Amino acid sequence: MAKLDESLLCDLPPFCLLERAQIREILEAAVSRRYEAGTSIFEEGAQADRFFLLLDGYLRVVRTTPGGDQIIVLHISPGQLFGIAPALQRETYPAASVAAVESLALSWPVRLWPEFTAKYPGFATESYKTVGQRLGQIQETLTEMATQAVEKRVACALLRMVNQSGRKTEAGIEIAFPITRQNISDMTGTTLHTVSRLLSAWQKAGIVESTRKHVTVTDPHALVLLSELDP
DNA sequence: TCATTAAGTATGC
DNA sequence: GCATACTTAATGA
Repeated sequence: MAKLDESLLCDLPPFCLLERAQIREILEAAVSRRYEAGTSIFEEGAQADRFFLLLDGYLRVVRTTPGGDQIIVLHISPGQLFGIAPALQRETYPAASVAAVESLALSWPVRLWPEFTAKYPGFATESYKTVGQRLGQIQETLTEMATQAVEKRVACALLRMVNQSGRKTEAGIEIAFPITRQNISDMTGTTLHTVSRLLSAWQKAGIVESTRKHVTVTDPHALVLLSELDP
């Protein structure tokens, strides 16, 4: 296993309360692995034998509907736990995780989960907090999908990505991972054509700028307006 | 209002 | 130069 530094973990919420020695223990037990863009870390429905922490890169969490459509449930950013089926009392992963870019993740066998939650202060509360946050986010998108018009759904999806992974550039705030129109349509339950038309229109209106696999929001406020009002 | 079909242009390995 | 990403128009539910 590659050498890992304690400083990798000591600033992350699940570990920030811990002593250096404890972080050392955790790292000793971890396996670190690199994933190429497009590779899946685990498949939907697979035996949940490990849980993970993303160190670098971005992941898409993908579910497949009975009809065979791919739905992008959410994205994972560096520093976040994922594949934490044990926290949900599950033995299988509820969704697949796919690397959107080359990514680096740590993982531990699930049998260590009880030990982690019992032994390390802050780990349990933090991990359950992220579970709660994700459930909330998923539920929000779900009701949004059922009730809101397509334009609002796409606007909301862009805003969520910007909030989670936006980085500032001269032009505005850019989504930090590669994102295609197809991807956005997979998040919003529409078609890539509709997404393409919306992005073109918004680009003309000066709200976004986009090149292939790349979106920058130049006028977040206008996007917020689109996502909220206008009945 | 939006999906679908279809037919095109651009881009990048 | 081929596959992939993206655009645009037309049609119809």
